[in-house]
Amino acid sequence: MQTIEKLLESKDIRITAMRLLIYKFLAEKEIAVTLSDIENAFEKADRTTLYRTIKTFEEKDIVHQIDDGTGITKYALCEKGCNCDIETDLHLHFHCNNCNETVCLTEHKIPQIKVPNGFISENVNLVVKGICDKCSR
Amino acid sequence: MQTIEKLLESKDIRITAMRLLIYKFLAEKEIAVTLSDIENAFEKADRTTLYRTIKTFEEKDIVHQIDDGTGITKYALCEKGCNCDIETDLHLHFHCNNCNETVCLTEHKIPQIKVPNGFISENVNLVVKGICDKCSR
DNA sequence: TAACAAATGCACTTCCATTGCACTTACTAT
DNA sequence: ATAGTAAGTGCAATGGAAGTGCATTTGTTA
Repeated sequence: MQTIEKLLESKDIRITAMRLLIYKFLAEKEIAVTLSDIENAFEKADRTTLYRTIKTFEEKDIVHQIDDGTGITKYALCEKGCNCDIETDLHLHFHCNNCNETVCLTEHKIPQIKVPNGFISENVNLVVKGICDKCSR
Repeated sequence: MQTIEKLLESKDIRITAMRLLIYKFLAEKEIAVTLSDIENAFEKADRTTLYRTIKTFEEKDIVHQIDDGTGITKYALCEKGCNCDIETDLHLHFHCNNCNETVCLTEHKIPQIKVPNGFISENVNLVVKGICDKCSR
């Protein structure tokens, strides 16, 4: 049995052709993708299916949602080092103002952020914007 | 002449009744507001006007946009300490998961974030989510 | 294989953001 | 002061993304 199938099974997700395809698509991409990106990649499939598949993946901590400030939600596979269900383990995201791509910088952890007295921090969203390594060359 | 009028003038913004009212509304609020919030506050005025007023304020660095992850853009007045046109001077925002309000923590500067080689950081968006001081009491 | 549960596809709705155009208001130069 | 112009405002409409209801299909289990 393929690794992807094992993974899905371990997360209590039923294996379907669609889900395998979407997983592969996400795995190939090194950048975070929007729903439209997936939609364009699978023109035969219905938007709703893709939408709900991503939501399922998200619930089961297979992908995480990224809010890079473009106003459009993006998604990326959680990698080995990514425990995005655990509050304290959050990596940062980098959004390139030139090519408009967003990447996960998994190995770059977010530093401890101090908040004023009375505030309780549960979660941190950190997006750095600028020029990515491809565009800066 | 009023302070607000002086401020608008100094930023090359024409003084109109609407703009003064919107500015005052923003100044009174201590939290970031959505377009709908403003809309509800000024039911006589048209949404478009409010929208464009905010856009104007934004361009002239009178308000800054906040993306707190709710999916709806919020706006807040730039304060004295806020030079949001200057890349390096960015404060963080706190979004309360309980009351759903977002506040600017102007005095809390964002620590220097390291990015990998080849990446050029221009801008940082940092939103901490949790429970605010009002709700944690 | 029958029965049930989950996944998919289609149609529709909602909400926010944005634009075009007509009309009104404010500034500028005579 | 006033005519002319530029900018601001209001109305209507559009577009895009997110989300929902329901019928149909597919998959799982007894």
